[in-house]
Amino acid sequence: MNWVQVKHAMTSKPGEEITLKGWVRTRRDSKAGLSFINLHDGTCQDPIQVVAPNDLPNYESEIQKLTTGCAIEVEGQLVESQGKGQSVEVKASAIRVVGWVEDPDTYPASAKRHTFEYLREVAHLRPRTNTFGAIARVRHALSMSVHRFFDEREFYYVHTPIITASDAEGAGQMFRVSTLDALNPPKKDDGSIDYDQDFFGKEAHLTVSGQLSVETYCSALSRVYTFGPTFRAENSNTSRHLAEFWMIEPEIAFADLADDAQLAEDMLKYVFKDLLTRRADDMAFFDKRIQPGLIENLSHIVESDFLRLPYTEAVDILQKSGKKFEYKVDWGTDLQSEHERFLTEEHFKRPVILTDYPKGIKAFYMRLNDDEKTVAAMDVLVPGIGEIIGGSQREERLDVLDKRIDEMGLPKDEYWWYRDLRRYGTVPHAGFGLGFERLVQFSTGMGNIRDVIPFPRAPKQAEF
RNA sequence: UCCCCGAUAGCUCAAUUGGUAGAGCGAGCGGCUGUUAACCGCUAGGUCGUAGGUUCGAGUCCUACUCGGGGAGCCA
Repeated sequence: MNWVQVKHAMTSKPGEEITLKGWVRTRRDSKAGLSFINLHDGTCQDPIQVVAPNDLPNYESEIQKLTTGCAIEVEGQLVESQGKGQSVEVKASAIRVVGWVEDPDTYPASAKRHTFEYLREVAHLRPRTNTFGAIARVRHALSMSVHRFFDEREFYYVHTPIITASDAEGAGQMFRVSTLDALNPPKKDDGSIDYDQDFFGKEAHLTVSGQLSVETYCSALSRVYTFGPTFRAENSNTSRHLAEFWMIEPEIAFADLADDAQLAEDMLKYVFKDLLTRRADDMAFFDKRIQPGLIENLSHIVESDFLRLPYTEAVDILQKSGKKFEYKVDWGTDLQSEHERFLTEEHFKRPVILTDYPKGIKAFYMRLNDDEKTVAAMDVLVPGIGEIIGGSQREERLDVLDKRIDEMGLPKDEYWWYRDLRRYGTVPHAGFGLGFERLVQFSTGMGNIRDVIPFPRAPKQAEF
């Protein structure tokens, strides 16, 4: 690694002799006897300008044939730029072509504007564009920031399993994991497939949530989180859903819903603030090209308090709003996207944490409130995306938990180890799930979730 | 899964009431310029998503399918 990254070259002092390696973004020739090459290596938003004089030995044979996407190595001196648009540039003393673009006419990621839909079809080349380079860097920054946030608060990062033999995570359709011959599976006497003969000796699936697993570690290490891939086999075709996505799930012991909501608010503010300073270049790009006002919105969120609002009061506000909704608002039914968006985008114009939902529309593990009608659940709603976090205080009382499992007709024996946590030193605890891609979406202003993950998996979409 | 919209050159889009395809960008060549989404000229490039149907004739109308987009549901 005896060359300089573009981001470091950009901020170095003129006069230094440096070597750069990267890919050509554009080339412009000048009859003054030189060519301008914009070079990027993915380390920052802006490419660096390389000036290639025509006395280089390969000027006509190679340099004038460079097109977008070619990989080159440049030796030269960092100098103050004579032109406008950049403060420094590299006056090349040698340019070596590392890799040509074999047919520039059909190069799929040429230096022009492409639609995001098209770039999704060339997902192996789209990170070379300024938008997807920026997304990759922001994803990294947010990931590190999440880990930093929890580490600073002495949370332990727990690696929960990807494959689960429990069919009881209860958060949606699961992908089956099996080594049985799909064309000729072993059968039982009643004709059903005999999973006793499968790899794990029972049915297995890809996880839809690390929550139940991470609760076990919470009941021992007090403050934990998991951050890993999750899978939902739902036939969801929206700009907010993926079949494979990454989820951040903290779990805190000796805590209630208010503690949980505070943690969620603190975390979001922390990562937004971190992002605005660490990736100022990329955020300026998103603010200018993707969503004007983005930086101001995020800065505002960092400064403002998130509103806490019980579901029952939200229903009241919606019913009295005078706003025409496609779906009627009724206590006891879940709020529709239009309702959530009205609250966070129009009525309060800031993030809203809705709490205490009717028990009938929420999961079995959420703690029953004293009114016995609602549970200690919360959704964090943000403008533009809607629900970004879902969480709850967990039911720590075994008798109440059992009653809820029965009420919902769930298989109690499947939860034996989960129920054990309530039998052996149970404590009030709470946690939430944050969809990482939704966080990236919100942070960048990107409209479609398939554009904020390197290789999106969705119904009928698993190329690459 | 449901509703609506779309699919034409490498990319982004045109094509009047059905009369057998055009532009811009990109690419190639040339010109011009310390250029920077450069600019100017010329050239090449298309069995109009797939399969049927209506018609003398279909990019255009009809049906099915595939894929893409927006919205809804499910949720993160």
